Amino acid sequence: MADGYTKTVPEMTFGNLWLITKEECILKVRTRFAPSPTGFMHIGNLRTALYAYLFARKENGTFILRIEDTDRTRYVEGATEVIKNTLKEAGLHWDEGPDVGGDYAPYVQSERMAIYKKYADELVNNGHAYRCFCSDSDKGDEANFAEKGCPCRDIDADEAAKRAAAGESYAIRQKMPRVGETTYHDVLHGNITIENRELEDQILLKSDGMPTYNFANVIDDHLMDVTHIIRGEEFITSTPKHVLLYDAFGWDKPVFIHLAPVMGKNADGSTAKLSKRHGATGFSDLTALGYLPTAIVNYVALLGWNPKNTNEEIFSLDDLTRLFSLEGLSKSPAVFDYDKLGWVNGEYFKRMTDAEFAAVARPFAGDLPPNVAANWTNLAALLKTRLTHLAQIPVEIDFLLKMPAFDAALYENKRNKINPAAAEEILPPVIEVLGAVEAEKWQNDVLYAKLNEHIAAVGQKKGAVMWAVRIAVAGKSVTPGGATELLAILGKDEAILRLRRSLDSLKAGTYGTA
RNA sequence: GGCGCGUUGGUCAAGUGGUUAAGACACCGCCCUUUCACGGCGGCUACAUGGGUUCAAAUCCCAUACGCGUCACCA
Repeated sequence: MADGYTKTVPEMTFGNLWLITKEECILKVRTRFAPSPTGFMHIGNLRTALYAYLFARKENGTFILRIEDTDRTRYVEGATEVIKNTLKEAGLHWDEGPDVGGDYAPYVQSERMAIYKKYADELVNNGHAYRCFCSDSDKGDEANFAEKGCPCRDIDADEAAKRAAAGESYAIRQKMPRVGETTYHDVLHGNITIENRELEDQILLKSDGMPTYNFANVIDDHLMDVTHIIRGEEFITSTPKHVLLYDAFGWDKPVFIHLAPVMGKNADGSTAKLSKRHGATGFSDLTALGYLPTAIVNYVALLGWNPKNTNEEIFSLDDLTRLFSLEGLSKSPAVFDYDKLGWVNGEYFKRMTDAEFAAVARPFAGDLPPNVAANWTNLAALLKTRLTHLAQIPVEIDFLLKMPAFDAALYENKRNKINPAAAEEILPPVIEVLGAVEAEKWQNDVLYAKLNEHIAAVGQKKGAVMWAVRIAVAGKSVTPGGATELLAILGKDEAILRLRRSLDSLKAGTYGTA
């Protein structure tokens, strides 16, 4: 046990209430995120990591990253990098783990083989585990095997040792008690009890020498002095096995916190654990669509957790750290909602300066013609309040890159009392007025003022003129920005050209300028 | 199937025996307005069901239903 650290006593917690003892006052919280490197950072995993991170930070504790790569058959090249990069992008910096090291290194399980072997042997020696020489064919009927248990459990210890010494391949199984029950306490779910006979003699050490998750996580969590295990609910029923292991070694148990899963909504309205078929579910999928890491973290934090005493929903990582508490965790599943994510993301856009937004949005706009590129910051400012994610930009601005063909019916608008015929009257003088504006003064405020002057002079309806101009120049009914804003973005030459062509089409009755 | 966990509006959720059952997203309407959006105002919709306990239950207990998880030499 490391210095300055005292174990918690899970038995002394009731519900979500903690009885604080003197020892606990000096408890140094240590949490870990222990992903398996699959090459993909699922949003549910990110949330688990986030909660573990927040809790550690909130308690001035330590956040550990541990890579659980004990399944060789699942090894994916570069997968660890994906995990590390995601954590970095999300701002979840780990105090101990790969790259940064720490007093409990190594933090990659495949580098800790000797450790698991040693502890597995200890268990074999004290009778809490045994060698299993079964091959797949020996297991015969799976159901029967599961019911009767592994026959190796009854092999004489000396004989088993001899067979092992003779070079026979074996795995090590945990010897479960066949009677009684095992109870542990979960912060969210209270006491959870499982009959011991429900527990099978699980493999601790595979025949390739690698530990299974159920063994390695116990050994490592103990050796690394992890105080709070925050992980998914799928481990709720296997935790009694872990508890039995802690007991077999005579170790104190950490505090368990099992999180409800993140769900996705199916086409038929039902829900299922969030997976690829629900769309973008990986952190990188989301960022590729133009959701900001800060917004993703913000939204994901709220999926299964809620701060006390506030209705605010936009939180920075620092805010979350300050507000986080285990009591705010929800024990029921939460459905991932793209609408809400989009709203949160949009809130972040709105809080950025125009320049900041223009910078992050630029890569999503693709190649821009010179006239539009020159006005990018202004265009971005128009886009800022209209997006839920950056990938929407191309369709939002497509008409600026290429004037679309459009139907004259677009000039039709009842509220503004405008129709194609009226547009044909309105446009000519407008083109003249705009043509007189010097290129250097071709800016929104100037154009707006000029147009207003003209409107006042001829006594037309402002909405009608603006509508006609906007349609003539955009060829689209819904645009980011109004008439003069679009004129400004297009630049004088292109704007005038478009107005003329649209007017010509109107006159010719051909409508539209392809 | 056994065991376990869960269940407040379409979604996220507040709520810890006595409330007109918050708030947010989405949706709808109105206002603002050079379109859309932003912003402002308003509306819609919820305690899974059935039994208890209690003067009083979304809150406590028990069933039922439904959902999810787990029963691997995967994590």
